Amino acid sequence: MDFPSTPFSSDTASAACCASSGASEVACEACGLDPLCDALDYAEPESGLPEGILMRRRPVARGATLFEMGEPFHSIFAVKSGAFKSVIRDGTGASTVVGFYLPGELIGTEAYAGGRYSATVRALENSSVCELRMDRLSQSGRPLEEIQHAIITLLSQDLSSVRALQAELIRQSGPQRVAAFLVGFAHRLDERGLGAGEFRLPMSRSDIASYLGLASETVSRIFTRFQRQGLIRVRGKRTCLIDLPGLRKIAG
Amino acid sequence: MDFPSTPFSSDTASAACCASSGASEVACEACGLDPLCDALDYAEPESGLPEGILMRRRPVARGATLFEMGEPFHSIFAVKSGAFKSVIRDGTGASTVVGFYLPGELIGTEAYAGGRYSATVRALENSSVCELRMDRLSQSGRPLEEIQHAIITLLSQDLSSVRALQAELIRQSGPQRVAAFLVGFAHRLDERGLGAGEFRLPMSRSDIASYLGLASETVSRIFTRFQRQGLIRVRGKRTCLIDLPGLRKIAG
DNA sequence: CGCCCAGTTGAAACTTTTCAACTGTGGTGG
DNA sequence: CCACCACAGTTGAAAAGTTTCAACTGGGCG
Repeated sequence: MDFPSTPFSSDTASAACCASSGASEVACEACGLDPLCDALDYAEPESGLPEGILMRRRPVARGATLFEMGEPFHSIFAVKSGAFKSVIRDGTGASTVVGFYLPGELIGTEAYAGGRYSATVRALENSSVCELRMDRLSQSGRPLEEIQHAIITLLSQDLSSVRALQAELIRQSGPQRVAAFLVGFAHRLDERGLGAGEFRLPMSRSDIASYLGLASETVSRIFTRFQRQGLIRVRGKRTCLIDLPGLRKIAG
Repeated sequence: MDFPSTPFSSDTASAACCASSGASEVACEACGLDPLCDALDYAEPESGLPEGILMRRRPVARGATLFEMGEPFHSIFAVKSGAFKSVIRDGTGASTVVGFYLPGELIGTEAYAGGRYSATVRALENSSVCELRMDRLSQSGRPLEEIQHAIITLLSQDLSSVRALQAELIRQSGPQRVAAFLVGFAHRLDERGLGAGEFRLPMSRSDIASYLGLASETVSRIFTRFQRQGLIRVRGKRTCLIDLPGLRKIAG
């Protein structure tokens, strides 16, 4: 190893880390829910918005579920701080991770039409969310047009990012998927102003493996290999992307 | 082979086939665009709807593109008859198939937010579409609220189906993917009332392979194996699912 | 301090890809 | 109408990548 000063020594880690447990919040302006919050005047007391339509900064303990798969749809959530995973359980009882949510991102949008949540969403660490009760939106007294337009924009964005992701992941090799996952993770943090150089991966290797459709051993091996190649530095859940261009090249 | 009477002999095929080139149209009531067409009175002359907002049954020749990747968003399309594929081209110039569209399904929904189409969509056979010009919708004289609600429903449905698909495909083996593809294809035809027992796969093996993230040789081998196992019967592009439960079991 | 479980590592089995040759089909022109 | 061509599709064999099973390591938590 030829990294003279490691940023991972435990006494400096907390200072260097930008997404540590429960620490950093996304700014409202960078949050996906902002267009809607804006239309609802952020539920400030003077806005005259009825109680319970927009609930901000609700804390969610590590391991707690936001909702269960199959439960009737009632709210869209935005992650304010922390992280969540979305898990489905198939007919045989096996569960797979279908997504992760980081600060600023929206949870539950795909349930709008079906009327039921299609996955169980669980907090990976102590987190907080803003909750918009869709079933009470008509009581808001606000013109529906603006709200609906905002929702259309949100859904459409989600749709296009999911489409892109699907296309990327399915046809790539293990190392490509892991590289794309890391680069994407860093990018998503960066996009919301949460610093991308070094971060904590709040999910387990098995969660990553399940999400990427690989065996957890394979993910582990790829992490090790990337580290040997000087592309990343890893210490437990703390991860630092050393050679972002290199990773991007692998991700394709 | 022990199939005494093959339904594939060329003289009976056209009678048996339910999705042959340019033949069968989806009924409006079974089409994904119907809620919107309904809100716009199907652009009937007496509806007073300005010209060019909703154009119905526009023919599209085999190989013609509906729109190119990157082009500004202007319309949502619904397939009336035929079939389309959606293709993206990455930085290196390699192109991959990211989706197929069958009668009754919507094309272009994910471009709404970004303002640009995210893929090139091309007709796989002589087809026809209905086109809804989103950029002229405000001239329709109709209340936006109803239209927006219909769009939200469409987007949300799309989102949930794409999510489900992504989860399925990525973590499955080759045979599982192909089985799921076949079952899904039959299901989509059936859903729109287009008969599912026997059909024409309008896309090439390479298109299927690209879509499923496999080599075309692998797809070919799997088709052959399924046929040997008595799960399907194949003659060129004509395909018949013999043992649907068996395929479903493989698809997981 | 030690247990427990996530994470890592190794070796063998299996799946998929790759490269290459070959076949069959549909379309075109003689 | 038939022969020929081009290309999609199929098949084979070797190489590469991934999973599986099993053993081992190390860090976090009681």
